[in-house]
Amino acid sequence: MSDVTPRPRRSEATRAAILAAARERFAEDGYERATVRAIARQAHIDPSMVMRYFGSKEELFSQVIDVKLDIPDPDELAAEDVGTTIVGYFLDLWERDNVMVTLLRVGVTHPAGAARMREVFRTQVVPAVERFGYDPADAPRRAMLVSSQILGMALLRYVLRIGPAAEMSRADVIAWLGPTVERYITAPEP
Amino acid sequence: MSDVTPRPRRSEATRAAILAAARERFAEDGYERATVRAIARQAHIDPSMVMRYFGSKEELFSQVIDVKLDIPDPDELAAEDVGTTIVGYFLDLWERDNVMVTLLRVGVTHPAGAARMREVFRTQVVPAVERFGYDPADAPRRAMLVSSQILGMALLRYVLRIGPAAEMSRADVIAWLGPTVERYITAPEP
DNA sequence: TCTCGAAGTCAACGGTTGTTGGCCTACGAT
DNA sequence: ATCGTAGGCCAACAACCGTTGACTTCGAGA
Repeated sequence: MSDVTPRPRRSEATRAAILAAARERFAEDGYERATVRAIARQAHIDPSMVMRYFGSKEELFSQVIDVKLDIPDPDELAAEDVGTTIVGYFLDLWERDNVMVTLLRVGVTHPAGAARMREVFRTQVVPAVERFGYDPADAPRRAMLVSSQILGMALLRYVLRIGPAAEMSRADVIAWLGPTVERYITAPEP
Repeated sequence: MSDVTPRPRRSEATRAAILAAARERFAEDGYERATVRAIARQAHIDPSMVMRYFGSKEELFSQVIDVKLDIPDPDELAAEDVGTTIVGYFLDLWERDNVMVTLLRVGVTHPAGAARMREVFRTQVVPAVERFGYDPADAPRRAMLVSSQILGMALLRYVLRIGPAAEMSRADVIAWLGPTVERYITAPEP
């Protein structure tokens, strides 16, 4: 029976509630301490519902960290603003929701999280840097250098929340990191 | 075997064995997955011995991450080599043993680890940057900028072990990151 | 109105965790 | 040779974990 009119599917509401609760718990506590029971309690449902909707904790997690970076293309920005634009874009990405925090927090301790981080780097960051075309053959190394600066700042600012990192204004972060990122992308071999 | 020492104190051996095993398990698996049983198994002793010697898992961990950075003073290095010297020093620090890997891996997911990271930053990194004296009042911000670049590289290279980061030669890392760190320490406000 | 399947609840399973206390054993001092 | 004691092992505890299956509730189509 292929009925075009969708069933009431009132389950969609609770499914979304579970996902939202899982996102917050994974982001805040990491994989191990974000228990199925804690996620269920926050979503106001029974722990068994989590299994019913997502099969297992591992599968639920893999849906939580499904991330699309959507790094802007070089032709969408002025050539002299490469660094500052990239830094500003990533600040937005980290502040929009807690997916990146989750990815970093879990990626450091859980094998599946680490694998996902490597995959994101290989399939999204490296190709984005390649598109800039300053030195395509060396894109992996330049992508890694950019990632190291961005991830390091995000670690201090959004995960560890160390004073000076959390309090620094957005404009100052961009002003300091922009030239660094620009050099990593555009400078010839040092 | 002629024991000249007054007390055999044969417990010192197993105490050291427990500490060594704990260092490796915490560094590799993080706080939650480094179970007391796994540590005991690797040290070839009974899990109850861990409690006898260290009281609790939490206390054992706090002894594992007792870290002294010993950042070199500015008068020990040429003024024009500030950046490259600092980067080289930290590469050694991260490769000497796994204490820094442990601190980062646990600091991201466990509250006690995060607190220790903040403490190390405040009591060791900031004063070290202050000693350089380029802009003492702004030392916390400059220390944070340097830390972001060092920690980001260490994260990719020693924790996540992402290809291009792990394969890059020591000389290349220093050549790329050195100027960045130098600018964060010595440059006037951007 | 009756029926039926989906949505949700409840209690329990087996396994693992940190932690504890009782027991055994070996050895230095007497 | 004996004794006291510290080092080490064993078994068990309560708590918590992810996961499962049976039971109840409820709304929509006949």
